[in-house]
Amino acid sequence: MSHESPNLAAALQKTGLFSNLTPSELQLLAARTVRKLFSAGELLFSEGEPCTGLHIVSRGKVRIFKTSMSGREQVLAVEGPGSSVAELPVFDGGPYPASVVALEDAEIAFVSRRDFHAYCMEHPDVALKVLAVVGARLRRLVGIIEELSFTTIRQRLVATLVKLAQAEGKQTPLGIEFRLPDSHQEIANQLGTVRELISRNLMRLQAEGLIEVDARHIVVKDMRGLNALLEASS
Amino acid sequence: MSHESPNLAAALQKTGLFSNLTPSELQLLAARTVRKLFSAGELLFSEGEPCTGLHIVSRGKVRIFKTSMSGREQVLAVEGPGSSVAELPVFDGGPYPASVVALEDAEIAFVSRRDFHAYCMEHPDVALKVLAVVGARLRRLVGIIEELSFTTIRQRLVATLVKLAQAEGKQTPLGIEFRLPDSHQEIANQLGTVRELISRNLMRLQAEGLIEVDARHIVVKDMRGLNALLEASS
DNA sequence: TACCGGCAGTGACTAAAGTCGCGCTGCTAC
DNA sequence: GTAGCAGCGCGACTTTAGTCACTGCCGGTA
Repeated sequence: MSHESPNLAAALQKTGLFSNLTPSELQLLAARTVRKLFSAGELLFSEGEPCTGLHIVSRGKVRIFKTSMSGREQVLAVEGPGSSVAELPVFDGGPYPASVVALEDAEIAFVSRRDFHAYCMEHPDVALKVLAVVGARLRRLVGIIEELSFTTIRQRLVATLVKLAQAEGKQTPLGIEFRLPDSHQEIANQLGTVRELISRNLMRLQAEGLIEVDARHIVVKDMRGLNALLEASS
Repeated sequence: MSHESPNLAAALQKTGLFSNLTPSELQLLAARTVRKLFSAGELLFSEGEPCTGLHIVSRGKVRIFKTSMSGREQVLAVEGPGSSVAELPVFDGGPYPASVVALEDAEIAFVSRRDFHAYCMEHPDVALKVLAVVGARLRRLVGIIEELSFTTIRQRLVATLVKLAQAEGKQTPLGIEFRLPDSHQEIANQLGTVRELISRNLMRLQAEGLIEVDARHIVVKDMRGLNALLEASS
């Protein structure tokens, strides 16, 4: 699974964590990393396993999630190239708090706990960078908690539709058009619910004239109306 | 609000974050901290405000929470003496992600963002300690997400009863006895729900013969039965 | 072409969560 | 004392979430 690294240092530099290291420092770190390849659907590690080191996504996408006994999943984050995964358990010594799976074929740079630890002691600014990254992660988790505890599934769904429309929607005479990037099942996992509710709520929004649904193709007909749903009673 | 510090350095040492600093280092840090006093119910800061620095609880208890537009609250953590609050926004520069209020009269040691930042650059081991503390916090947040998304309120309530029974319950001929530490309203906030459901669920557990309720006095009559509820279908 | 597997829509139902309103208690301040 | 207030119990109801079972669509493949 591990490979020669044609340009591992360059890949590392793009990660944000290491963006302001000197080339020689990068080289040093690169020497300590192992490149791993995962195919779509393969687990990087599972919740509860002891933490062995830091993972950095250099290609592909991974999903961080928890699974319930009854088989439901709750997605905590989806990370793409340049993101690090499991920065935290590396430091507190505990097991991984969640599982991580490759969504597409992915390439991961791996640094062992011990090496990364040592590296942070020598480079306090890297430690601070890690803290900043972790800060962002914590904010996202708090955001998820807020959603789970204060909003309905309908509102969460509307929120993701609005986000998608803004991110990748195209303005047309009919409204803002875009395609759902994932299956209903996957969306349900991200919102912490089940497939059926996604289906039903989409249909309900259509019935109310706010959107138009055709399989994964969505047309937002009343953006104002959608946003109104987000304000109300949340 | 700020005071002379009879022994601020000693207080700092108890915080875990700074437990392995030398006395002179502590002295240096203590020189940079400000002591603040808050009375019960007073806000340390509110969600969304820019982050000014690190807060360390040296006496009393504080509650970290989010508020919804409709007035509901979700407690993220309750911290006692020795805990730090807002370690994270200090580093990523963003605003506070949640509000913090003093539950009892409390004494807080405050270090400004800039000072703490500088201190971490000079003492990489402190930065790593911060990471470990933050790791624990992140685990708790993930735990909350897991609860919110996979369990019913009934199960969450049973879980807290079991925890309380183990922590401060007394074995008597009738069962394990203890007192609820908070009002129903506060318990509801911690579980992310409303007062009535706490009341109802307690009554229901009583009706099922698992516990005996008399105001805040609880007697667990069937611990085995309670634990069974936690296993099932979560 | 026929079959199969993944995905989506839907009806019927149950259970859980949340809302509203009211009444009771016990405490504390005046 | 008693007026006021916070905490709690509870009934009646609505809304939201989740479950189960089934149907249909489409694309790949034997």
